Amino acid sequence: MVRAPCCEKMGLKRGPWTPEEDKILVSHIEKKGHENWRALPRQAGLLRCGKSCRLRWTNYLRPDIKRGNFSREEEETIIQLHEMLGNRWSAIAAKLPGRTDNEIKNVWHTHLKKRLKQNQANTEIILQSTTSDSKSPRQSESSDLDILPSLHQACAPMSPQPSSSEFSSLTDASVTVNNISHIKIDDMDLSESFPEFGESIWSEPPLVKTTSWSEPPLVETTSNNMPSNLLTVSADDQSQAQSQFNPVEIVDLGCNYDSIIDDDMDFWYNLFIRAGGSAELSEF
DNA sequence: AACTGAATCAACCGCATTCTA
DNA sequence: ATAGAATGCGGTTGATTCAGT
Repeated sequence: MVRAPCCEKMGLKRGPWTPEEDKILVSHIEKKGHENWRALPRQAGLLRCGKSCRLRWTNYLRPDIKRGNFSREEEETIIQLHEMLGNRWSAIAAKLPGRTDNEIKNVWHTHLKKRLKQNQANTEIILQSTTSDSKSPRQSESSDLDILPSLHQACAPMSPQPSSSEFSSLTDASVTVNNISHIKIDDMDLSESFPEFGESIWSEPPLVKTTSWSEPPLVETTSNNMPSNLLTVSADDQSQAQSQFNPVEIVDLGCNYDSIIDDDMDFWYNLFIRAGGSAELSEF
C-alpha cells in the first residue's frame, strides 16, 4: 500500500506547474521573500504545498538559474566533484553557479555515468591486452608504469590527453629517493580538482611513489594535516601481478593511519582515483 | 504515418537534519 | 532536554520528447 501524498490528502494540486502558477509564485517571492515555505502557498493563493513551491522555485524559477546544456567544463567539474563528494548533489551544485542539484543529478544519471562506464570498459580492454602480452620479453622487463599512456587514453574524455612526448617526460621525471621511485604526474592539474585545499599544497607537482607490498602502509603528511603530493604505488610483488593497477597507499607523514576519519579517507581515495588508480578501499 | 523503446527532466516521496517552542 | 514542525536532500517516478524501424 502506498502512502497518500500529502498534497493530495489536503486537496492541493500536484503535477506540472502552469505559467499562471509560476507567475504567482515569482511575484509573491519577489514581494515577500520565502521565509516560510509552509505558509507561502496560502499567502500567495496557490493550491500547492510548500514543498512543491520550494522545489519549483529552487529548480526552475530562481532568477540565477542557468538554463541550457551543460558545457564540457561543467561536465568535467561534475565528474571531478563526484569523485570527491559522491552523490552529494547539493554540494556539487554549490560549486556550479546557476545549476541545481536536481539538474546535476539528472545529467549525472543520463550522460556522465554512462560515459564513465564506457571509459572503465575501455580501460579494462586495454589492461587485458597489456597483461595478455606478458610473455613478450619487452613486456616482462617493463615497469608497471608502462601501462600509464594507454590508461590515459582510456580515460581521455575525463582528462586532457598528454602527447607521447609528455609521457616520456613523465617517466623521465622519475627520481629515486631511499630506493623509492618518485614519478611526477605532470599532466594532472589537481589544484583545479581540489581547489578548496588552496594553492599551497599543490605548489609541487604530484608524485607517484613505487614501493613493495611487503612494506607497511606509509603515513606521511604535512604539518597542517593536508595531503602531501605523494601516492605510494606497489611495483614489484608478483602475487599482486593480476591486479589491474598498482595498489596505492596513503602517504601521510606523522599522522596515525588508523585515525584518518572517513572524509579524509574519501579525499585520499578520490585523489588516488584521479591518479589513475583503481582499487577497493579495503585494499589499503 | 504509426509504432516502440530509449532518453530526458520536472516533480514527487520519504528520510535525515535542523530549528524552535 | 525533547518533541514536533520545517526544511533540505537524494532517490525515484512518470510524462513527454526523440530516434529508429
